Amino acid sequence: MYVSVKGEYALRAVFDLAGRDGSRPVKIAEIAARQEIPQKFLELILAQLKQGGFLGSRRGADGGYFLAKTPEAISVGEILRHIDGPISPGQRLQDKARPQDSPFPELWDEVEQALSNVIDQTSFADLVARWKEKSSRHAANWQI
Amino acid sequence: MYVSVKGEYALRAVFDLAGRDGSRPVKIAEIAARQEIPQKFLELILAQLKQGGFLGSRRGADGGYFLAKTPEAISVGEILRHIDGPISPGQRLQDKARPQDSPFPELWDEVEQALSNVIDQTSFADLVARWKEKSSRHAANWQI
DNA sequence: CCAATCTCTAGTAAATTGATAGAGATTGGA
DNA sequence: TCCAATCTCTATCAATTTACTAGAGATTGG
Repeated sequence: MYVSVKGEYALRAVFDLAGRDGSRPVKIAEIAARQEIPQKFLELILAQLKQGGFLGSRRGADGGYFLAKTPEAISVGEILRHIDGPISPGQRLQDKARPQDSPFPELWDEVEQALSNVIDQTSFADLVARWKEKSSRHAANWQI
Repeated sequence: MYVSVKGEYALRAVFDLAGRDGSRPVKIAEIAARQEIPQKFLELILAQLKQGGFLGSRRGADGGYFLAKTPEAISVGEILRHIDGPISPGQRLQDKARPQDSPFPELWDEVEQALSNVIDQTSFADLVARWKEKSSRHAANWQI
């Protein structure tokens, strides 16, 4: 699976929004600072995520971005496919490898299935929950 | 998982060799013709596969390439990693995403594991076997 | 010795990646 | 009503990677 830097920025941005309460929009500059993403680049990414139906936005003073769905309803796979395109080799290469007596299309199907079981089954609610879990464990360790 | 065209050519070339009896070397030109790979490009790929210990070669008249191990002992994953480099996002991106309170490294581990279960468990002997299976099923269908 | 073959080093056009720049549109509040 | 803050849109760009191509050199078998 190829994940570009842009794809990872997109995941981090959505994760950032999923971790806020969502009652009001979050500014690009805030996300950029927290997630250490070049702001101008992030602007393009957020626009693309909005166009994909994952985010909403408001302009002007007190504007910003927010999730267009609940964190439960957004999966890692959706974001990655929207930003980086096809995730497994099958779709990218199928036009070139014509001979149908080749074992590779089936292999790519297996790969696709295995990947999907991870990225399409993981929502941003899951990510936030895991991350909170981990933070609290770290805090506990600090107490000892 | 990103698989370049070069990576796919490498898989097809090894598969081609795994499907021959191995008693004598196969010429680059033969593989290129059978697998529809640009010959000069294939030369570079085969040299790289040899340098990786997967293939052996002989020069001169009646020269060519051959597997350096049995088809059972070569996995799809080995070839892909050798030609295309790291297969899952974790290794590519880890230096950039520093904050350790991020849920992504764990996710990339899951992805790596899921991918590995497919590509590192599939040998070229498996691929040849499946392909023979499929060919015979097609032949059977033609009879009816 | 010669023809067939692998080998080695360069080069290269096109696409992609990871940005940056700057002007425009909208909104909330003084 | 204005203004400041913010998102939005279009353009541009340097660096890298990808998928090749070219051509001379090294080996081998007959």
